Amino acid sequence: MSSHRGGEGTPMRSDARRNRERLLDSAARLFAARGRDVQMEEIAADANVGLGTLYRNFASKQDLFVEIVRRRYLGLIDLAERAESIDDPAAAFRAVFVGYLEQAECDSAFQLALLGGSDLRWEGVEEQKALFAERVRRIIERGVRAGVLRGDLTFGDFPALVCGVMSTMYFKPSPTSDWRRHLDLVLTALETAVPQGAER
Amino acid sequence: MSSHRGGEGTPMRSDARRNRERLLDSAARLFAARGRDVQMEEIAADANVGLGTLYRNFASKQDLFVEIVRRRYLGLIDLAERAESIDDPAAAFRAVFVGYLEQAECDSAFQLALLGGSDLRWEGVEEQKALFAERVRRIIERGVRAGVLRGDLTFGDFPALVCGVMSTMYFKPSPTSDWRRHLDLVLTALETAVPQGAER
DNA sequence: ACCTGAACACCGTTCAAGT
DNA sequence: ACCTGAACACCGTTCAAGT
Repeated sequence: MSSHRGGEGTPMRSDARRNRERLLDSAARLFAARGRDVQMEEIAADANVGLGTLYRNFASKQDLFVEIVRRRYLGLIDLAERAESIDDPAAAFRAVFVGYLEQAECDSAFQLALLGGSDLRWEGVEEQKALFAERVRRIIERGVRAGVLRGDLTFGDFPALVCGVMSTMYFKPSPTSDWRRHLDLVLTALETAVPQGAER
Repeated sequence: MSSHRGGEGTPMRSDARRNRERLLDSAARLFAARGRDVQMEEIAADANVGLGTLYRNFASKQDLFVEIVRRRYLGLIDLAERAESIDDPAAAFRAVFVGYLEQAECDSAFQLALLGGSDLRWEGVEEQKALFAERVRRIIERGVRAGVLRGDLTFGDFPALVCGVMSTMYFKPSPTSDWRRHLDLVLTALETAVPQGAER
């Protein structure tokens, strides 16, 4: 949507591009560390640009947030690709599930975005989400066929399950690995044959 | 802490008490419906008092939040008591787990508080939390002894598990019952004997 | 074309003045 | 004692003026 993304149209002046990159780096770092209540002015100052430049690149704080999430999704797509190449179907599933959580571990902004606690709109991330979903869907279907995941598990369950475990890491006073215990419990459920008589 | 709680000291003037009650009712209703971004002025207006009265009763928006959560915990303690009186150990556990989630279902403020997304401090709710925890601990221990819950499950796991499922209901555009599917998956894990070779 | 920062708007919180 | 609402502070966002 924004004229800054992609290569279409007149290319940006090189100083403008540098400014944009610096803004994204500063914002990603500050949001990751302190969550959404970092001030726009602080981000601009950290990137050594004026407030107006920040707002020309990103129409609102929300939009800046979305762009950071979109970038992080590129990492998730990579992760899903690597997981898909693992031969053992159970290990492939674990790799994408655990890897997702590990990528979120140091980034409260990303956690917040995924938990949906902000009024984050997802326009602009749809494409990345779809690419990620496609790969994870194949991994889950393979696991189900191989009998290592419960028979009624679908990709539709994946986001909720990941968010569920992620809620354990969200904004703890100090980072812990409590979430790995939670993960262990949830994985047990997924790797268990569904009890007979389970409703659809 | 506040001179308003408990019966200690000079009792409040009856109009003052009425005002406090109305404020709590208005705030609970508005927060439940629209989450944390309801304005303090709107709450005061809804309760038919001035903004100053709101701030004399609750030193900050945060404190108002905490008091609402404290009240809701009274409902949870009731729930845990009723669940404890159920003879079947598996049914008792399900009752408290599902009941907790159902109480949270219509109240985004409560969900937010429990997910820890606010900088909510828990002073003032400790007592209620302890009463609730005591009962749930007994229910879980009974379930483990009876062999209907996985052998290494403890009360320490309970908050994370409930929050995990709750993350599925948090601030969806429209309320759904997607979370019941998530619940089903998690319950499967809890009611499964822990696989041999599980690390502590 | 792109940049800057002063100015505006909104909302949490305070406090001087009322009864 | 308790109440009120105007005033203040803070931060997201805009825009007139610069280069």
